[in-house]
Amino acid sequence: MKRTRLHHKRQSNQTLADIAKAASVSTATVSRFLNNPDSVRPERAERVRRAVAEMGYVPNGAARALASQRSMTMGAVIPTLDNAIFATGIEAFQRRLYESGYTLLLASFNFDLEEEVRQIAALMERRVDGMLLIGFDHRPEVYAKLDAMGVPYVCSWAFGLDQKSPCVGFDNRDAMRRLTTYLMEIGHRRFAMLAGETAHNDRARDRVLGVRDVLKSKGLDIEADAYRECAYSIRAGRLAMRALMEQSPRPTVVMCGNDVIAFGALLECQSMAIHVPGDVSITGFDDLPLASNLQPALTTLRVPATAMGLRASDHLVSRIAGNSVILQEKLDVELIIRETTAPPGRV
Amino acid sequence: MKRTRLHHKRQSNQTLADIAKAASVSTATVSRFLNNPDSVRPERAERVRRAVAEMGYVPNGAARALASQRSMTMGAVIPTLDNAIFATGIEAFQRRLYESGYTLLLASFNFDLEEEVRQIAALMERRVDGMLLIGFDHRPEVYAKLDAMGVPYVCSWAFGLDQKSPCVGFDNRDAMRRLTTYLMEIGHRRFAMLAGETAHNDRARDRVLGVRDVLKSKGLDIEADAYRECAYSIRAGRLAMRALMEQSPRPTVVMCGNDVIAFGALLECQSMAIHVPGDVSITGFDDLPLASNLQPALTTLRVPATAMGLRASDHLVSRIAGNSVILQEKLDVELIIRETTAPPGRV
DNA sequence: ATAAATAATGTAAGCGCTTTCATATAGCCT
DNA sequence: AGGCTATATGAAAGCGCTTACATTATTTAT
Repeated sequence: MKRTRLHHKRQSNQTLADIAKAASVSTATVSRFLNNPDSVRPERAERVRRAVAEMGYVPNGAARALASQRSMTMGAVIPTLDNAIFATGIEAFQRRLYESGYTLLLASFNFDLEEEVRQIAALMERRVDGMLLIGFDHRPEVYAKLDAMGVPYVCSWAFGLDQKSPCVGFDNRDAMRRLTTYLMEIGHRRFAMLAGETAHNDRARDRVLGVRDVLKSKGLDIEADAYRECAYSIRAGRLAMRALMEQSPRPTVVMCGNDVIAFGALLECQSMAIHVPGDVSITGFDDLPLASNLQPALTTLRVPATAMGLRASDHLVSRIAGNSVILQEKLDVELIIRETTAPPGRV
Repeated sequence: MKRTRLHHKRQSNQTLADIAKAASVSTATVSRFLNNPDSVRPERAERVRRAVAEMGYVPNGAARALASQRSMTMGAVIPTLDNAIFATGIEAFQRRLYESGYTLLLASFNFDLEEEVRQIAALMERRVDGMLLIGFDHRPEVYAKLDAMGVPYVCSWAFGLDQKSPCVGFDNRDAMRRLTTYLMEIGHRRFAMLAGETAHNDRARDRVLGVRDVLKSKGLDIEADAYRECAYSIRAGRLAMRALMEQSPRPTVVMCGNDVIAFGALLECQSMAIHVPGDVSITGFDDLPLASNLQPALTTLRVPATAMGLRASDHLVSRIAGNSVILQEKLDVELIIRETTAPPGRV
């Protein structure tokens, strides 16, 4: 490996003025051509077009942003990219932003809300035109700053009419209610839950609430030692599942905070020789690609990650353009019943 | 859902001049305080600090970038975020960038090199100070433009001393050589491969070459119908594996282009009642979290995704700072032997 | 103390665009 | 053709910072 001092010279780039001179027009005309080609007459437009092409002109976004007061960038601040479902959502968000002429500024905060405050501050300095957040749980100063700076934002991955924030998401609580209802209908009564960590995470919390809503309506609940929280990782899921299954009586169904935890739970059952769904049913949340491929295939809730990314982009772009938008947009979560759930006690 | 026209007023934000006036100093002093606090005397620094805090001042990055000719943003253009290994690398890249004061501009191009050209162009307009690319396969105009604009870039996920581009990556070919060597040592002779799509993808190509290097050195090769390319998805892996195993004679080992394909292959074996590794051995590439958790656990190559993200960030930041850097940095790939490989013919 | 050297500060000129406003040109109607 | 309107164009003023340079304040050395 060679070690070299590479003097990287920031080339003396072409500017608008250079193009203007080369095309014998004013800078205003070049600017107009670039932003709205039809507003300049064909003959001169052609001159400008050629000058731009020949000189390899690349507009300076900083100058543009400063003069126009719009950076044409959009920020997204997410917990982590290591969770495939966020990655999928962001992927779609970015793609759609690009189609609208925007570029994505991305930051993650690893579920640490203080870190999120800092990451958001960094994006605000870069003068993003809009911001995508995950969920509603954010430090008050986040909302304060966003409002003070007049940066439009939208919360995703969650939905709540009681929330004052614009959002494009789904109802975590209701989704879990539906899944729980289904489980009760097929006969389950002894529920356990391997929830995601609920501190500073409204999505995880809502999922737990959804389960409890239904159970309580039937006079049931999740027993204290049948409730565990764990990180969204296979390993955490395995460990928690093991601890859970070493108790007795065992639950007849274990509802997991997401598919990754459920995957871990399923693996642990296999290594403990616990039959799924014969001995215990397992459910997930997200419907990652692996869910349908597991053996047995995972019963779960399909989160509209891609649709959410697209809609969130449209929402922000529309608002910036001054168009009317649905301020609280709800997307559907689909209940996907597969093979990890069955009536209890069956073999 | 209520539909509302939300007039988002870009607040009249505080400027440097406002702070300067409030603190009774010049704008130059405020600027210095912000960029290098020690260069202004304590007593006035304090005045400025207070004004900034009280007035909730947020510097305007566009103005800053224009005046200083540095945007403090770094671009990354990747094939897709849907592949967990890229997500992991980008996660680390962003974290380290942030620590160095940079913000990440992210774009993906879905393995379409023309799309990559466009995405890169968009980032260049935003005047990123540096750029992270994946692999060496890029349209010539990408390199041309990058050089013309003097934007430092670094290719990751690959390494080659024969390449002229700066890189921080690992040697895909050599990694596969080692894995293949191991497989030959335990007795395999009939190799099959489920490669990633090699068109416009030097990493996928190098992996295939690595396998062939070793086989050819022993007078062997992958038979034409024992070689298939597929997308990096579970489903594609399953389909390809099925087609492969319906032939005879069956290979004794199937080397996959990455863990996701291998996962698909493994699942397909399970549904075809083919025993792994008894009937056939399977290998992956990446060592995703699921690799170690599969049943049987997957033999694979551990890609240093996080380390690569961190090092790539350091590389770019150093170069921009004018420091000397290792222009071609090679990271190690670890051979992880688990349970999906065994000598052939054993049960 | 005083001069010389050093450090801190202010002044003002940009950075490369967009956009208002005034002016020039083209298109239209009679 | 001539006048009127609609449309293109150019000149120039910023957008909010950084930074070279000139100036002033503070140290340090003598």
